[in-house]
Amino acid sequence: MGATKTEEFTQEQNAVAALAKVLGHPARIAILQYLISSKSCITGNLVELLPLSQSTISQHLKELKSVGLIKGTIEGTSVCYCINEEMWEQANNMLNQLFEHYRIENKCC
Amino acid sequence: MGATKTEEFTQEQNAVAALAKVLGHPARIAILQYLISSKSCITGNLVELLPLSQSTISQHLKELKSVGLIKGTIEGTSVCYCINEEMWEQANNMLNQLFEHYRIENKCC
DNA sequence: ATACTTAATCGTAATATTGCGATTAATAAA
DNA sequence: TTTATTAATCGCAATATTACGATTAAGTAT
Repeated sequence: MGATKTEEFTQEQNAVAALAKVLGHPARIAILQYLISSKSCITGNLVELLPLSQSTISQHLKELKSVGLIKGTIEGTSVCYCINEEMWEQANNMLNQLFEHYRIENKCC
Repeated sequence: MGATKTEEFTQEQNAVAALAKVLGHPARIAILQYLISSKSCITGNLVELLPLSQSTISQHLKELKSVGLIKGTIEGTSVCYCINEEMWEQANNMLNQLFEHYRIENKCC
């Protein structure tokens, strides 16, 4: 036991959950906020910005990339990361869809 | 080590991450969707609906309650769960704030 | 009081995540 | 070619999560 029973849920449920899971760490939120606020793109800036080691930050970037929220372009010896616009919008929509389905008709207890 | 370095990040970053983390499991998405769609509130219905044991479902409900997304009212021998409107709205806002801060001015790579 | 529900909690096993240092791979500079 | 620089990956340890069965607690019915 111990592993999520992914196959028992719908694709949509798994997709939203996978997205939210990646957002579920403060370092990854911080990375996204930095990517949003900085005009140009980033790489090892994050190592100076965040209180985490280079390898740990690299892993977080990998996870953000795995769900498509960011993309990295090789630029010489460093990598330029940025928000992936398409997925960013799609992620926003997926979450909004979840939230907007609740409307106050459903009064209860 | 293995524990998230919560104290190194801002309250906002931790709050968004904590919320997203709870949304990061398909069973919890399924529970929320069911709570949204059903007019009346639930309890052991979930045991029949989800492919998980009673104790596991109880744990998931506990996590949803821990961030305030749902609330449970004792109703005799069973518990009536429902969406917590205030937190629901707040959660939606928190996530939207993250997403909406990105606007296409920031062209890069 | 006794038996029956219902849901929370406990204990435990399996697996996943977080984080780090060390190593590797690849480009750039000397 | 050698030496830096940069970022990914490997290997490991600590901790967290997921899931289950068994037990507990608390209310309902008999």
